[in-house]
Amino acid sequence: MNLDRPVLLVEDDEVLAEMVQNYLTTHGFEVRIEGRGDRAVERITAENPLLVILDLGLPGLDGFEVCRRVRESYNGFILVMTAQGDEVDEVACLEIGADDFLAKPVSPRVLLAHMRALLRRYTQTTSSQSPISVGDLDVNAGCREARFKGLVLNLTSSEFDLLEYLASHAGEIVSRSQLYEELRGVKYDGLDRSIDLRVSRLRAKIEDHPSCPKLIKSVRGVGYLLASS
Amino acid sequence: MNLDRPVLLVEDDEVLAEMVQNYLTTHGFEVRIEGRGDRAVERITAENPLLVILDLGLPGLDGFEVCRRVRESYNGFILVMTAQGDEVDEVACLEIGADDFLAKPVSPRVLLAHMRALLRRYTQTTSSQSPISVGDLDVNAGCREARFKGLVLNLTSSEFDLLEYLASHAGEIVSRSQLYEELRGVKYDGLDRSIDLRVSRLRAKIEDHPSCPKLIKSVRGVGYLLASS
DNA sequence: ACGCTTCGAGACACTAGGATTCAAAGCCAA
DNA sequence: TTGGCTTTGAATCCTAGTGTCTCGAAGCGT
Repeated sequence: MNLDRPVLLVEDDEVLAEMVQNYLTTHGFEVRIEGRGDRAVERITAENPLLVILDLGLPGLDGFEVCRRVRESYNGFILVMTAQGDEVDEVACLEIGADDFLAKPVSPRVLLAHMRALLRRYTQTTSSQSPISVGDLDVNAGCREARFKGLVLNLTSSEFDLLEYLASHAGEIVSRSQLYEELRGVKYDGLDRSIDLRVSRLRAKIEDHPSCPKLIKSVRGVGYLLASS
Repeated sequence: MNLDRPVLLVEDDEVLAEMVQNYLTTHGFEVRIEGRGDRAVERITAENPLLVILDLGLPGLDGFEVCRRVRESYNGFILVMTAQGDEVDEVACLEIGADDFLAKPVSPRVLLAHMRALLRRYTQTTSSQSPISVGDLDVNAGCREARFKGLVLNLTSSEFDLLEYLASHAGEIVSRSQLYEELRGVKYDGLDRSIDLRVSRLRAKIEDHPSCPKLIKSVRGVGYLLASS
């Protein structure tokens, strides 16, 4: 989850701040600490952190005011974390632009989970899905295109879904149950053969392209496996 | 994106549900109520609400499981609101994809503030007039003009809307339900074909321009996808 | 070798989606 | 307003994708 930019922890209790910093650092964040509200405004503007964890009770300038001042120019996330949290504060903070509000004491795990929840959407939109590459096979979910030795495979929708799933589990045995759940959203009843048929059709298209050793292997009594090399 | 989409309140306590519904309705939301977990999964998939407020203790299927099941296909916001909220629940919900977590009792004002905080970024990012660029395609909402390889596409209004929506979700599979909700503001009845027709016309105009690999792909049984690369 | 199970493959039927046609609704200028 | 043009959705036909059925071949244990 390390996203280049640091997290700024604005907190005047040094012991707490260092504890949080340690915890987040072990989970892949770069955490910088700032104890004063007025300095925090400057640093947020200057350093443009990924996310700000903001205490309300601060020397220099209170957290509420910090939030209000930076919100217009700062586009990252602001997570307010405070002891003096009554309902009015909470609503006010959120309304002036905080993205989340946690009342102290906050367990580090909970804080981390909230941070990840905020950042999740951010990373979703900015990091495009990475194409899967297995041996001579490339599967690109973003454009629903699969290639074998560089040549585009003209797959149907269900064939692509199957190949994508197998490729994302290359080298693993994938059970029929898994395939039914994943591709058709139903439980495997032990009798249905439609997945077998898909595999058969998919194989035909891949092996259409010449000189291809068996890429998709059957595992009798279990399911299938896409050879990982 | 369309902010007129409803909010789905998944809560089995009818008195509480109606109270929340009333409060949110007076603040401009359309709120639908669902009391059962299993039905909630279906409705979220079918109705594609803007935001889901999800109780954990539900008949049929618990809220945790509801969240897990819809998260992959549902792109809106999930706000978990529960009485049985210990730290483990909170972390678990956020990790499987909830966007926020509130422990009951929740004041309506606080709930509303959290909802707005979630939706704020959503409206910022999606209604921004910044032009979208995907591969050889440029879609400029500000002047309602789309270009392919630099050449202006002479699109009608509905074709542009479609392309803009697809482009803003490039690389994602967009369901027919989504398209109906978004482009026509109605629920998809499973029969209507007008969106297919729009896609067909749009494709014709894009592929008019020479040498274009299939840009808009069909995903059988689901919807369409604009290739992201 | 014999049966039993599992898998592959062909034939067929059903269905989702593409293409075409046509009519209704908007739009604009005269 | 009228008349012509464009846009849009409904109805229709048709192709291609997908699952069921069936049978035969290949594994596997006895």
